[in-house]
Amino acid sequence: MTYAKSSWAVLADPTRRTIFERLAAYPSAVGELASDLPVSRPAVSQHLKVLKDAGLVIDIRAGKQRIYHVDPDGLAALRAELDRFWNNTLAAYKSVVEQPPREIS
Amino acid sequence: MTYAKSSWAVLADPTRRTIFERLAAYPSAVGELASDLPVSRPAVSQHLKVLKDAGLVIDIRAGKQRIYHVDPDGLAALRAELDRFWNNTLAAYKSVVEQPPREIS
DNA sequence: ATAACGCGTAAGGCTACGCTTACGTGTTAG
DNA sequence: CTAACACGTAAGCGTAGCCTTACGCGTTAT
Repeated sequence: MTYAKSSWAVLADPTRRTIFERLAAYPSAVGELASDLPVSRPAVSQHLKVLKDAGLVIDIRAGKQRIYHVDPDGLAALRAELDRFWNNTLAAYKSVVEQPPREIS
Repeated sequence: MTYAKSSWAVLADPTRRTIFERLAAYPSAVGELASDLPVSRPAVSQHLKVLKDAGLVIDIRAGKQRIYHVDPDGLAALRAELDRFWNNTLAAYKSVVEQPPREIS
């Protein structure tokens, strides 16, 4: 069993990454997402399952539909993970990576 | 043909990510890396090839050895890619992701 | 020249992954 | 009650990914 894959692995797939970015923009139903993607609806469902297992999204029933939202906690965890990686990577690299991180909110 | 895979895909593999973080800490030869990892030396070579193709590392011959370094340009590009993703994702998400980004250097 | 070292690469195997089609379930509409 | 809708999930397939072993090439040492 694939137990708890890393954020990197979850977002490695382009389709899944697109879905996630889109959900961040505005919550959507499955079919709605699928209609704008080059894959079938079940494929989208499967991607959503991976994202959900990773704690990145939440689903809320709305009648027949199922609206998927980005999970704020998961988003924060992702941020923490990226920060950790970035800090570790740049630990001994006080060099010319100018770009100061942008403001968040 | 695997043409130009994303930074996410490149860093999705744990072993490869470890190698990259370690090279950021200090440049190393292939065998040196392999001796600290649970995989064979050829496996490390293959990971390094992926990292090199992604522009994340550079190799410099030093006698019999081949020292791998992190490519500063690639590092900056990675930073840009992560920033882009993060900005896109948080575009319509001015919410409670408190954690202000840490300082870099 | 010969041997030993460090490495890249080819070949093959195994598993994980992403996709499709088919089907089952819960919900709203008529 | 029945039909239609939106969705999840199982089953199966093809491919990509990561690993190993085997081999070949350039470099340094004897």
